[in-house]
Amino acid sequence: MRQIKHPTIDQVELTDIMYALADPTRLEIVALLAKAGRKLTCGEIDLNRPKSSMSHHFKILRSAGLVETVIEGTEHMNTLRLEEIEQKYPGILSAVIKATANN
Amino acid sequence: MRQIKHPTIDQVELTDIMYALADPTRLEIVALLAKAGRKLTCGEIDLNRPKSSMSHHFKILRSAGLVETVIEGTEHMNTLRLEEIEQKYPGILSAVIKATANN
DNA sequence: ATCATTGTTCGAATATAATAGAACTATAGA
DNA sequence: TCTATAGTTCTATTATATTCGAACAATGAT
Repeated sequence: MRQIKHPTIDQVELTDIMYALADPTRLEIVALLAKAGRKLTCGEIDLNRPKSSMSHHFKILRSAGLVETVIEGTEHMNTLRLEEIEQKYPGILSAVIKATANN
Repeated sequence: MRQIKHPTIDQVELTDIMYALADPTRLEIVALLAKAGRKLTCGEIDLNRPKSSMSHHFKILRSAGLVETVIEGTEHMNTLRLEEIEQKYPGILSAVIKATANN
């Protein structure tokens, strides 16, 4: 059961996080993951875009260190790496999530 | 004495802020402005890049609503719009500044 | 008036990113 | 084994950003 590679938290750069969150689609993915508070499959995050586009955005979220994806069967379960990011960059991600909630 | 136009705070979009902060040069400008805690001219923010490049980055910071530029004589005085941004998006900018300070 | 200073704007080159269809991979189930 | 499902990867297209030299504009000083 091959798993996807993620950056370790010390490899996560602030500008990568900012970049990942600068796209409306990705910001929405992050908001949905935060709101759900549980593992979500890519399919559950339906933003009306083709699979390949969504996959692209997930890849960027992963490489920025924001999202962790674990393969379970045919599904890819995604979670926010909230605690880790908060530890390294306190307040940023939680504030962004709060900002997206008020919409 | 013509002044530069800025977005009003209600026109400031979260993704614009994220986008503006995703560039290392711009992040550094923001960090320097925050550290200085006073109006800085573009010239005082010397990041070893040509004027036109810096001007480009300032333009994006302005249009994102992060920086306010007031013309005084031949100089353009820049400040962070920290209080306004904090009011609209609490915690984000201050957390980013804190993150840049630990480097 | 001329000149120096500060920064913007223009323009063109280069680089990076977004989008999405099609082919592919991996697993699960019949 | 064949088929369906979930996502990824490949590839090409199009759109957006970055960079920076050169020309320009506005002010202040001589």
